[in-house]
Amino acid sequence: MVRRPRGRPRSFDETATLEAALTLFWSRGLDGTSLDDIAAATGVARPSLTNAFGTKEDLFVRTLNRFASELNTSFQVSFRGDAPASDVLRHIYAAALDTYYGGPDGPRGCFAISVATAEATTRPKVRAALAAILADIDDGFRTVFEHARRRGGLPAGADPAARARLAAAVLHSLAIRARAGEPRTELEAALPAMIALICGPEA
Amino acid sequence: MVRRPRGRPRSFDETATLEAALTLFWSRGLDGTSLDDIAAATGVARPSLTNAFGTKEDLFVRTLNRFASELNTSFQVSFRGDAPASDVLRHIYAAALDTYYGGPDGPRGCFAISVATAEATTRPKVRAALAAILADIDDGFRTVFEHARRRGGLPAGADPAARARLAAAVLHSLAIRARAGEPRTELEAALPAMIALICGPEA
DNA sequence: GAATTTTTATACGATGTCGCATAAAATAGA
DNA sequence: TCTATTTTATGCGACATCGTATAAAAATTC
Repeated sequence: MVRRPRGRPRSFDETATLEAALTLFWSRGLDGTSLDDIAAATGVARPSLTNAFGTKEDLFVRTLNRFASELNTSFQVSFRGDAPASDVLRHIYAAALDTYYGGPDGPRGCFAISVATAEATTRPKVRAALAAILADIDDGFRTVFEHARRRGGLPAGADPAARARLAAAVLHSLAIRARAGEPRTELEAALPAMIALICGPEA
Repeated sequence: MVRRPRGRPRSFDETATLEAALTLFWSRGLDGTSLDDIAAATGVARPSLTNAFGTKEDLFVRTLNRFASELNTSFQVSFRGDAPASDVLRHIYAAALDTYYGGPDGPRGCFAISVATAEATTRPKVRAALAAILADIDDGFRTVFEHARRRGGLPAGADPAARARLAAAVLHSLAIRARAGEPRTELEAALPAMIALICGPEA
């Protein structure tokens, strides 16, 4: 029941264009990526980009929000299950590493943590979107540990919020280390012991 | 007994200029800061800057190395002492927060973690310098926990490296959260429980 | 004092980038 | 078919930025 809009229809796929812009921004940053770069990568002329998405900063924020929704769908699978906290963390970190090391131009880290954060000081819209993403991650981890405590997987006196922030900190750290060039094998080797510490006395 | 060099002497203080460039880069990033901005902020003409420091990327790397050395002198004080690990962490994080929230234009996070990381994908020199900084931080934390174990502050079976990476992860996380706009009071409130988990006797 | 060396100041050129303006193309509605 | 509406394509203009070239200035060495 989607009525076609009035005028000439779009000749390009909005989603694919956003995805291409995300890839470029992710590797080269906001200022390192020109609208001409995106136009060349997508085949969409620059005026069409600005017509559809507004300024370059607007486009960047849209790619960030798109990234956030993809992240959410990826994480919610792990967050919602009944698995022990240590399993959840293991899955989340494995998925994160796939993303952090999966770029076309070598390791790139996390788009939000490693790229958007840099723009947060000067661009309030970016900062707001980033803050929302970080809060969502925190919430996800917190529910994991609250469930664990309720199920008896954690001592009654355990502080789920503190463990959640620790789990999130590890995620942040993985993003930074990946982009800084630390080999993936190193990170993978260090993770089990860290997970055990976060998930408490029995894990 | 420092012989003055041959030609016309510098009319500007190299250290002060680097410091000013660091402040600008820190808030606005590499691409967000023009050489004209730095020239205006320091009173040094642009050709003098390039003459003294090379390209803008060279200058950025020098400010990064300068930041690293300041960081080292700041941290070594805490790393070298005999205090319990939890005290060391508390002092380190407090000092870090002072820096992360101490910028002239609102919270700015960590220059290495929040700014240089963004450039690491496209600029190998930046990546190398950043990797060295992260490794130094890891080494510092590791010695802290190795000392603690040797002194009996940790169980004999404890893994100092894992705890060190956890402590570093919290530092990384603080930098990101600060730049993302999370209030300092929130971070300070969450820290004690996290420190207790990292330094705790379990596992 | 003269020559040499390095820094400084002014200025130019080349380049990249953005935003917009204008006209053509494509589609829905009348 | 004709009109209205939206997107597309080409191109222009303004602007910022970097690097460097050139000449003047300031200091040391001979």
